[in-house]
Amino acid sequence: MNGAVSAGQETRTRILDTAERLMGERGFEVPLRAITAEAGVNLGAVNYHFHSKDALLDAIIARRFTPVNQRRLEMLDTLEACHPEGALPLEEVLEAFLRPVFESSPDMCHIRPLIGRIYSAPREFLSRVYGRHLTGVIQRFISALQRAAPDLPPAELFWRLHFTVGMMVHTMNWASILPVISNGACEVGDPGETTARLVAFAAAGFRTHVPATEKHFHA
Amino acid sequence: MNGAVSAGQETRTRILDTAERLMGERGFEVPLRAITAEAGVNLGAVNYHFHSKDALLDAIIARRFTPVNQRRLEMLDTLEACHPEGALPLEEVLEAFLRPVFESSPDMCHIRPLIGRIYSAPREFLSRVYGRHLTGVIQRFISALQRAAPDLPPAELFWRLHFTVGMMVHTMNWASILPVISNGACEVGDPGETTARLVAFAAAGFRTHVPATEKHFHA
DNA sequence: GTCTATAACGGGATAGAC
DNA sequence: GTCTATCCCGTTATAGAC
Repeated sequence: MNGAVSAGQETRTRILDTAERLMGERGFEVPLRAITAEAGVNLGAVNYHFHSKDALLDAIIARRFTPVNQRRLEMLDTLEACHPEGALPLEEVLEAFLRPVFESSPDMCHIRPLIGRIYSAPREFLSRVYGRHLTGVIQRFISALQRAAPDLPPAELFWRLHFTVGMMVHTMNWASILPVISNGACEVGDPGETTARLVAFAAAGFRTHVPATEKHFHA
Repeated sequence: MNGAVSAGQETRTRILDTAERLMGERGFEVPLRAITAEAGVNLGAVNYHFHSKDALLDAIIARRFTPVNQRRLEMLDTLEACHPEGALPLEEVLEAFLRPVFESSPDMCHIRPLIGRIYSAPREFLSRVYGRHLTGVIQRFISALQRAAPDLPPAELFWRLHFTVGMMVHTMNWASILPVISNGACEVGDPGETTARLVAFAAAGFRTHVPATEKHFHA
């Protein structure tokens, strides 16, 4: 029970780091051999530590998603403690949802290029990720948003959180290309600045009136 | 020179249709064998018609992106013709950008699950798609949005169009899961309704004030 | 123009040595 | 607990028959 990191854990971490980076650069289909070569570990170590390539991806996701979601719920708890009843401040709820994604751990930027790929994975995989990491958080934030925008119909609220997630995912995902296509005008740099931009845009969206949906009744 | 579709074109189309659907369900890594089996064509036909699997994907993308972009520019042209000078109506510019994605051809829904995967593909692939199908359209819409929101700094405008794209992509991409996770509350059904929701949210976002970015000057 | 058969390769997983 | 060597499978692409 000493404080030193065992060699096994060190290997495990190196695999995780390298796999995250290479899958970000080249996609999930990057060969395990490419990962182990760059990590300077043996191919067998992957199956020893993670059992399969799929499970390695699960571990990559869990390592980044878990602390972000913890931080999100922490911030939301604090917010709710400050406002035990009545309306919650919309901007601050959105900030609790978005800020941890951009700053939380100093290595969140490593999973950026993978985020969009995770969120657009085939259904079966996506359902697993959603059930494991997203359901609970989304439900908590839906409740909080209901208190922040009490006049919004529940379906509309869900749509708007959905839009917010889309903005967030796309911003993470295109972080490295954005400066190129915008001729240097846009850059995902300071977490606070990025979050502020997202929060301002989303909050305005949440506050706008529900569009008149000329619904056709079924005869 | 008769009007009948040659057998070769028929095969080509069947490959395109099946590949689009299967790649949507299972990801790009779906084997060509699975595609040709379901399409009822021979494996060799793929390489005959498309030269390679990569080029097949390019063809899938071109077939859906091209008409959408044409329609977008048509709508924008009409809009600009109606307002030869002065401000453009923001909602209508956004509608020209978004509506064709959801209604244009009746088969746009087939590429939905692929959209997110295309937009989160590895850099090299993404740059190719962006250069081929997106650069021009984005530039045209940036110009139009400058006329619709003249007070917005160019960088902020680009950010906000970027957010809008994220909302759109995520909505396409999660179209089939959205009803499940929202307990039936949300559904991508009528194109007009979906577009209206996106336009309302985005327009409000575009209209909000630029957040005060307490920029730290470098000493 | 279309299909068959095959080549050439690279992948993940594993059994067993260390 | 870690590494080596190997197995076996599925892949794309192609050469050549029809």
